[in-house]
This record gives sequence, structure tokens and C-alpha cells, in this order.
Amino acid sequence: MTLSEKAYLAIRRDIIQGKLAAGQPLRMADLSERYAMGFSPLREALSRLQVERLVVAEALRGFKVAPLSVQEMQDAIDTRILVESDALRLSIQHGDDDWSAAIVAALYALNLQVERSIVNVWDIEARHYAFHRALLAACQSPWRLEFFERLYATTERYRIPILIAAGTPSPSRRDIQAEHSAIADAVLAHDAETAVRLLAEHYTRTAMTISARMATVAA
Amino acid sequence: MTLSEKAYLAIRRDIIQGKLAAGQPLRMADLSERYAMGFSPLREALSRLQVERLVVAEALRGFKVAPLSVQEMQDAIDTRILVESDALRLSIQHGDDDWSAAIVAALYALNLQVERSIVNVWDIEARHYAFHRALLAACQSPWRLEFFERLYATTERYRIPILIAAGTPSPSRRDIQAEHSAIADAVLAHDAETAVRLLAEHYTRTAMTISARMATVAA
DNA sequence: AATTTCATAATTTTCGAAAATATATATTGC
DNA sequence: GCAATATATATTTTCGAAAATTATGAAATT
Repeated sequence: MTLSEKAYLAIRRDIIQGKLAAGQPLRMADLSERYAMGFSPLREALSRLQVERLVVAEALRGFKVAPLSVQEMQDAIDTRILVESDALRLSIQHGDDDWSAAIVAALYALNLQVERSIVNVWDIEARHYAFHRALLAACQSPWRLEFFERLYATTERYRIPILIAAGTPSPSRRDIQAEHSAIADAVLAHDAETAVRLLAEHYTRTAMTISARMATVAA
Repeated sequence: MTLSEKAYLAIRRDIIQGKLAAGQPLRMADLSERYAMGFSPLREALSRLQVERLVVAEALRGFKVAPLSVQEMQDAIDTRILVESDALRLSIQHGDDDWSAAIVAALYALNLQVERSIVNVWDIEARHYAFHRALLAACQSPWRLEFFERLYATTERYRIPILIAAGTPSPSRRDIQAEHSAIADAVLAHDAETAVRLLAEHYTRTAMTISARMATVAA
């Protein structure tokens, strides 16, 4: 793997995980020290992240981490519902037994990790992504999957603080595991309408939780 | 504007216009001579285009122009219909008088250029883009607009040979101007269902035309 | 006191060469 | 002759420094 690729993955991860804070300027000298490489691979990575909207660039003034806003979050989740509802219908239509089995496996692995420790947010997060990806895997549409990935990464930045807060004493009022199971059940039963409705509700709840949290934090 | 930005726009244009052929390897030395700049800005541009799927990269084997395929074209147009139908509904819902006026202006300017000369494909193309962009401009969803732009660029690559062929004696059996007018009429009348239906038909016809053409060229 | 001007410093952007890797060609052994 | 190996060439990737630009702060001016 090239340094450019490593830089891309590392910076992407650090932005999504909030280690590089929203709005923070990304100075070449700092990045060069932090990731132990020269400017060239770093700038290539930042160029890619700019297209993904995780990074904002201004000519001759360098790069900064893209800011967060309730508006963007709401837009991203609305668009996710649009794209993923359609992709899920297609996936249910085209999916074979391997696809179904992969969903069962992904959900099982996710639940294992959730019960094991709420502390290790990143292992849970990876499996959460894998579950949602598995649902859409059979949609046969590279472009819809591309947009799913783009929006998943965008919204992940907003969900992280909530996941971390979930590790604190205050228990979430949502039973996310039950939501995931219900979605999986509907999908495996090839009940597209129910599956799409539950998925949309799942995301709408997430949007409301994030929105409420951002309002309190900002106040 | 930085060289990196210029390189991005120039290479993007040349790929969409087919001056850089599908599948063609993009050697740094060649590009450096062609665009009269060093490797750094070129690689940054290629990194961005890679995310946009106009360029394909393989580690340590460089970049090449993304290949074309009927499958990708069909997927891109299907996804366009999904995203743009929704964006158009939102746009009709939120659009004000300025938005309506901008659509009328864009359509008028497009028709002027079409009647003026079918030869100058790129001026027509710029106005064609502007018209479709104007329809969605009021949707209030940066992400949907982002995806529109991404898919527009992708499908433009496929439409170009057809536009160029339209300049030859054989006249198109489609009346594209009438299709555009009908869409604009429905949009301006705030008849969302008709507008969405006509837009989808517009794109479906385009997909069929391209598909037929690609089949004959391949044969 | 506020604004402008100018020099200095910090930073981004770009280049040209070096390092790393892949591809092509020649050579050897069977 | 053909496969395997070694050598040479071509190409990508990366670095470190130079060039270009912006930001900072002090001095001068209104």
C-alpha cells in the first residue's frame, strides 16, 4: 500500500473519530509530523477527502476539517433514507441465500460486540457499518452503494459522540438492538415495505437524537 | 487559482469530452507535458477524479481513465432518476419566483444555442447542464445536488458521442427540445407528479439511445 | 486611537530529483 | 525451444527544497 493510501485512511479515520476536530485547520507541517510522511502523499489524501466533504479546502489557505451542522446532518440522513430505501428494495429483490446468511452473520457479530463491551466504540462501529452494508449488498447498484458509503461516513461523525455517551451511566432510551433485529427480520422475510419503513424510522430516530444533543451542546 | 485546481478541471473536461479515451493509461510524464506542470498538482487532480470515478487508480501502477460500460451507464441513469425525482419534488415544493424565472431563462438560453448551431457541442452541453441544475436548484439539499453533479458528469461521458452524431445528417428521432419544454411546463405549474414522470421518461429514453448505440459500436 | 504601509514570518503550493517498484529485455540452464 | 533468472529500462511514488502567497506585527500616518 502506498503512503498516499495510508494517509487517506488515517486522516479519514481521525476525522470521523473526532481526533481531528471539526473546523480545525490542517497544517501541512503538523500533518507531516503526525503521520510521519512528506507533503505529497498528505496533499493527495486531503484532495480525496475534499471530494468526500470531510475536508474543506480554500486555495492558498490550505485545508481544514469540514465543520459540523445540524442542517448538514439532517440533509445527509434524509438523503440516506432516500438512497437506502431504494437500495434495500433492490437488495431484497435480487438477494440470494448467501446475501441473507451474510446479514444474519453481520447482525450476530454486531450483537456479540455490543454485549461484550460498550466501551470499545470502534469495534462496535465497524460491525454496525458491516451490518448496514450487508443489507444493501445485493442491490446490484455500485452508484447507490457509493452514495451509501459517502453518507454513512458523513453521519458517522455525528453519531460518535452519542455512541461514546452511551458508555456512560445514563442508558439510552432506544433499544437499538431490537431495531436492528426488526429490520433484519423484515428483510429476511422479503417484506420490503416493512423493512424500508423500519429502516427509515431507525434513521429518523438517530437524526432526532443527534439533533437534540447538538442543541444542548450548542446552548 | 492553483495549478492543482486547473489540472483537475482540465483533466475532468478532457475525460468527459473523450479527449482522454476510456481505459487509457494516464502516465505522469505525458500529463506533465500535456498540461505543462509538475507531478504534484497532477497527482492531486487525479486523486480527486478517482473519488469521482472518472479515473481509476491501482497502487504503484498509476492512473487510467475509467472505462465505460452499459451496466455503469444504466446504473448511473437509474440512480439519477431516483435522486433527481426526489430533488425535483423538493425543488417544486420550496422554489420561489426567482427559481422559476431561472428555469425559464436556462431553457431559453439552451434553445437559443441549440438553434444557433448543433456543431458547437460544448456550448450546448454547458447550457443543458445549467437547465437541469436549475430545475433542482431549490431542493435545499446539498447532498442531493452533490449526487446530481456526480451522476451528471458520469452520464455526460456517454451522451457526448450521441450529441456529436446528432450534428451529422441523420436527424435524431427524439425532439429533445419538446421534452425539455414539457418538463419545464410541469415544473412551473408546480405539477410535481407530471414533472417527475416526464423527467424519468427523458432519462429513460437517453439510456435506451445510449444503450442501443453502445451495442452497435461494440458489434 | 484607528488606519495604512511595510517588512518579517509562517504557510501553502510547486518543482526536480531520488527512491521504490513494476515492466521489458536479455541471459542462462535444462 | 522453453522456463527461470538476472539485468536493464520505464514508471510511479515520495521527499526536500524553492517559489509563491498569505498572515502577522511593528512603524508610520491621519
